[in-house]
Amino acid sequence: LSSCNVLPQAFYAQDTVTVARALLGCLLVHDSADGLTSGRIVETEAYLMGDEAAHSFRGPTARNAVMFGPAGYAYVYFIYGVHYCVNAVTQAEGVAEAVLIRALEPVDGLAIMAARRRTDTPRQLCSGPGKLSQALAIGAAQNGLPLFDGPLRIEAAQTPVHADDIVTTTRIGITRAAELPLRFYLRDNSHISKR
DNA sequence: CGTAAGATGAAG
DNA sequence: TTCATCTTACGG
Repeated sequence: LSSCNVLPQAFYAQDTVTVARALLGCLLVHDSADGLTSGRIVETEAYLMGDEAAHSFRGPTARNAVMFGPAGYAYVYFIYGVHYCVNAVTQAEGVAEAVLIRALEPVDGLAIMAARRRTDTPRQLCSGPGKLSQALAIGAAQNGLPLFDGPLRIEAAQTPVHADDIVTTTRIGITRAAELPLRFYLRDNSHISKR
């Protein structure tokens, strides 16, 4: 049964860079009314306390409230008037850090994803934070959902990812704290987002 | 209130 | 390179 592979809440309550790296290879699943879609996480970014690029940098607001809560919940936000992006909240309650899930390698429900994304090209389905949210139907209704239980969840990697296969770079699309090495992706994977 | 910028994507 | 599209956050 796949649900016995779900990562426990305690997994998220640790160092955010550790979680960002450990999420690579894991499966993001959304069991929605339209059917089940999932993909292997191949790219992540860490957003930390004291990090000017983090939504939590200027303190709690209505939008970023989930980031200040306990670990293991989905922080979903709307950006550029068009797209949603999904994060996993990490660390202890009050420590507003999170991991942005930036790209997936599609695994289950490719036909559903193709219909939602209006393209059949596998590489176009989940190769970016806005794309994968659309492909898995993750939106405002999913903000605050637990990732360790329920329809939106993350399951452990089928095969372990070796540290040598993780590439570290600077984050994409930010202007402040742009020099920090907080983006992680699986080497040579064809589903990575582009700059 | 007014408004500028934003953890993006697609088209030209 | 430009634009779609709109919420949030911050200043007046």
